[in-house]
Amino acid sequence: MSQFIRPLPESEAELLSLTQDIAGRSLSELAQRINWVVPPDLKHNKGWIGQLLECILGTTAGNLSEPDFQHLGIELKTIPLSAENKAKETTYVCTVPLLEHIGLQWENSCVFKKLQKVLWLPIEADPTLELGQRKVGQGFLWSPSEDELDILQTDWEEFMELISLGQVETITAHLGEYLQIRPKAANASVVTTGIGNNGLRKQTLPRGFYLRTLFTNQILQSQFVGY
DNA sequence: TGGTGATCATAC
DNA sequence: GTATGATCACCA
Repeated sequence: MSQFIRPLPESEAELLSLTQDIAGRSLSELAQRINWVVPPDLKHNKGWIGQLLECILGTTAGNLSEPDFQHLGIELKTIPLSAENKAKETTYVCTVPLLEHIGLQWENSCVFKKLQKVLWLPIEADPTLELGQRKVGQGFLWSPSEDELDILQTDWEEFMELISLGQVETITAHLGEYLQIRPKAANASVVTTGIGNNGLRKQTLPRGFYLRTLFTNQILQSQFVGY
């Protein structure tokens, strides 16, 4: 094969064309293009698939807090599919602001910004399939509908209210219709500064916003309805 | 058995 | 510690 040249899609159409090109290809085939070794499993390489596809499609944001395709305002998200073609895992969105969020409006939130335009890339994740044999599915661009935005906003405002009242510790992953808040850290001993129940600063576990599989499955179904 | 809480890798 | 990328693993 010829040398792999990292693409830098300049338009949405170009990105969609690249997405079309990788649909149906296996992870080992894509890894080979850029001389990456397929790990035996994801246990110690949880972000491997996401990073592989970022490199294959030519994202530019690195670990900046910006959309993966900065100039296109598009965020890339892989989504692991079970054997029944349903989302296996929740989707991480961004870190929950626990302190510097006073007066923050929904429209200025990281959740709202991240979800403006997403390139969803379904990936086979049936555990009986060897990692390298798993195939990339049909990627598609998505933006939340008005109804979806309403529910996301309601969830977000409920969470931020609790946080500003110093109730972070009472938030469990059971709360929220589309969004949920769960720990987002290397381990349970990591701390960041938040607001305690006395209104004073308090060290607490960093948390992240995640999209429930209920919601991502809804997105998948609306995309592939009648397909 | 699936969802919640916990965890893994890496760059800076 | 923060950010990026997520999946693991246990228990209700």
